[in-house]
Amino acid sequence: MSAAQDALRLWLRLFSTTTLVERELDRALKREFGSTLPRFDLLAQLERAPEGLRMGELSERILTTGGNVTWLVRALEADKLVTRRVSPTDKRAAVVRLTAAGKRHFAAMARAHERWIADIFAALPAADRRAMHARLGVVKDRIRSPRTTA
Amino acid sequence: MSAAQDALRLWLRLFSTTTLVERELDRALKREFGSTLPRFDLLAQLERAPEGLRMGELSERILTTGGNVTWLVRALEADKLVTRRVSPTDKRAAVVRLTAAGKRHFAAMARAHERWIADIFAALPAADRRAMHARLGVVKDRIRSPRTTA
DNA sequence: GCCGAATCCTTGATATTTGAAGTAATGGAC
DNA sequence: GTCCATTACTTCAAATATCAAGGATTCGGC
Repeated sequence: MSAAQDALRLWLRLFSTTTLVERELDRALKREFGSTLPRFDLLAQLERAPEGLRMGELSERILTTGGNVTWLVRALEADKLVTRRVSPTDKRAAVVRLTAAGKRHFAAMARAHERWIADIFAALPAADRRAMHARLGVVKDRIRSPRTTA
Repeated sequence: MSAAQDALRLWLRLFSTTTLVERELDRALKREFGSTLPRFDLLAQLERAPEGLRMGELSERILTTGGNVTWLVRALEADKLVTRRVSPTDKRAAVVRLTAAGKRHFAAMARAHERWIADIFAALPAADRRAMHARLGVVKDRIRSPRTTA
């Protein structure tokens, strides 16, 4: 098995495993909370940023395009889970924050979400989880930085 | 750090790393071949099945819904990369195969794809790649089989 | 052979995502 | 201050995805 094929197999498994978990979470969020994974992810970012985040920051953090963030935020705003206001220091920018209802909604989802994840990854011993976390970090850095195709 | 938080961190990294690789591949496929990752994945399945695959089989393998497969196959058919014909043994079923042009197109993409993947995962030593592959297998099996929420 | 349930796909309505193009505001060089 | 390149965001069309409902066919029992 060449290194290239080896890498390919790893990627295929990484991709399929992640997709399976993603679908599972998305379905569970829909079923239990009428939400979705992308919405949850966006709320999770806001939860960690009490001062709020700008659209561009959200877009970077949840790894999606600006157009998509506009769309998502509009939907969450309609549900009264977030507010959007023009930044006082930069009139081009919009600052998004969780509302009180948004915080409550997210907290409830986060508890369930954490349980689901813990349940799935309980399949791995703690040492393996940490090893995998570290190795994925290496791969992630590799993608972020430009490469030379040997 | 509790096991639950530990699992959460692993999942977040798994998700973001996979998403980054996915976007990178999708963009590269677009740029170099005017294709996309979903199309590539579908063609890859057909490549491995000289006898062709039924819509339902494709749907399972690329982890997407039946409606989406109908849509994708129609697009690829319009590009003359695949053919669809009624199964001789089951008139409900449609068998999809690569055309000669489809094989050539896929082969060209596959070479580049393999290079990109090899390049990204070269960041990890071979032993780590194999370890990760094995561990992901454990997680994947866990999702496939129903769990009890402890 | 016939019937009802299950299977295989497609359809149509929506939902989500992307990418490119457009608008408004900022900031640095003059 | 004024101009131009840059930045922040939105918009729109197209691509991709889901879900539920419907049509055709098959299959297992009778």
